[in-house]
Amino acid sequence: MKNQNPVPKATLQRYPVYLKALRKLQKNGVSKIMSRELSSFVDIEPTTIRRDFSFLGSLGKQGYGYDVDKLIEIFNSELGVDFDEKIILVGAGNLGRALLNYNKWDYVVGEITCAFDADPAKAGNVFGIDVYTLDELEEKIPNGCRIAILTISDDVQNTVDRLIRNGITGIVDFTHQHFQVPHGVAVKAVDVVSSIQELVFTTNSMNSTTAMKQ
Amino acid sequence: MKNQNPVPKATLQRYPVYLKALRKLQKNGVSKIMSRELSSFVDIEPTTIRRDFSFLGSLGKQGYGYDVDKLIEIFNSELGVDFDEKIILVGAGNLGRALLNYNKWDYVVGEITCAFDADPAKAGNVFGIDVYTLDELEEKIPNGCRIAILTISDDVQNTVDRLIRNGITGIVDFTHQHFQVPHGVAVKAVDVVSSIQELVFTTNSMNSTTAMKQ
DNA sequence: TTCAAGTTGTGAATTTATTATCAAAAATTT
DNA sequence: AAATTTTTGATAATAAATTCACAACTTGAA
Repeated sequence: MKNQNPVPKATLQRYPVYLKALRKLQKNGVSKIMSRELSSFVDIEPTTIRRDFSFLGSLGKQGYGYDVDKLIEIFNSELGVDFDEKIILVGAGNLGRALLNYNKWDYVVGEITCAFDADPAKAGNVFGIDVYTLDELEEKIPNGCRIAILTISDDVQNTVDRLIRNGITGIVDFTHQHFQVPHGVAVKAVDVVSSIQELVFTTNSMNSTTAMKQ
Repeated sequence: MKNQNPVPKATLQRYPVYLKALRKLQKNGVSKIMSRELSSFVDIEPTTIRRDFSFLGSLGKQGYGYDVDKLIEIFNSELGVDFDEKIILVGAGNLGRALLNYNKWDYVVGEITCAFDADPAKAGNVFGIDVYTLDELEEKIPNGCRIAILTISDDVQNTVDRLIRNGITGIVDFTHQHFQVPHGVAVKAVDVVSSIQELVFTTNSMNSTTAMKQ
């Protein structure tokens, strides 16, 4: 990875969007794409796309465009999105179980390796994945595991602290609750409520600015 | 709503974070909060917090801070996060059902009014919410409904187009698939895969910049 | 081979977002 | 009641992100 100039946060947030779109293009047999074409696809300006890509090297050819396969390969290898990524699920309630069933992730990123739940009654094997009690966390957490998906609703802060003590540095947060993490740990909230709120905020503010323009 | 200066996009994305934290404070009996205190809670600079709040008026008092109840009330009323908000769910598979069960949303935002699924076998009543076949969309979609939660995996683009034709302007997207929407429609991806990717990207890039500093 | 058309990648310009600074105001202490 | 402390809200300064504009290069046609 080019460390000279660190990749901007805003760019980092767009990479998954590109990957998703590129994968769809690949599936449709598209082998080459130009920034302008991709732009209409993902609704991001061509210049922004080109700059975003340029952080990973000179991936395109002038007068030609970008090779879709190559782009996807670069994203996977340079940025460490890999099947090696071990992921655990914490909380095997309704939502947790739905995610376990869902676990193929389009074969894009590593799968959930195992799961934990405070309730011993939830332990066992769900959709082929071992579910342990939370007591067994220290014992059963896979070596080198960095990412945890959090779908619990009780004792959130304590559980988070414990996960971090056991090497977790990234949390996909499905809880509706607020918690704190030390620096160096990244949290990505995947929260229906917040999403709805943000949508409402955005659509309201879109409406009012549109109203002003008229 | 103050329309003079439109609320910045970045601010809009932080409002749900504030709301979540404020609600937790309220639950814990905290009635007053200062920007500095809130800052350590949500990991956003005090100045940023004060600026963000100031778009909604002069909500604080010098030398005192902010009233938690008042803040929450303002967020709810000024920004239209409301129980009146009608939400539909499209796709009643495993994930969709988990969301239906989950549907109380901490009593923070309107609930799912009804759901739709292409498969007639999925129709019926799930956790007290009516599930119709997708054929019945035009007939059964609630009046004034703007927000749809999308948990389908097939025929995504067509379904999205159809939702938009029926007045949907905001989509909470749980699919793993890419689709396009016209301007004026907001999409908020709530995508486990993208979230994991972003986390991996972020943690990787945090590690490499940390390494540089040493 | 040469020319025309088209596209990338990057410095420069612009816009957007964040942070520093401080006057004004509220609360608390003396 | 005056003085001190504290905290907001706004203006100014800085930083980050986006967009413009164009040289450098590629392709395909003449």
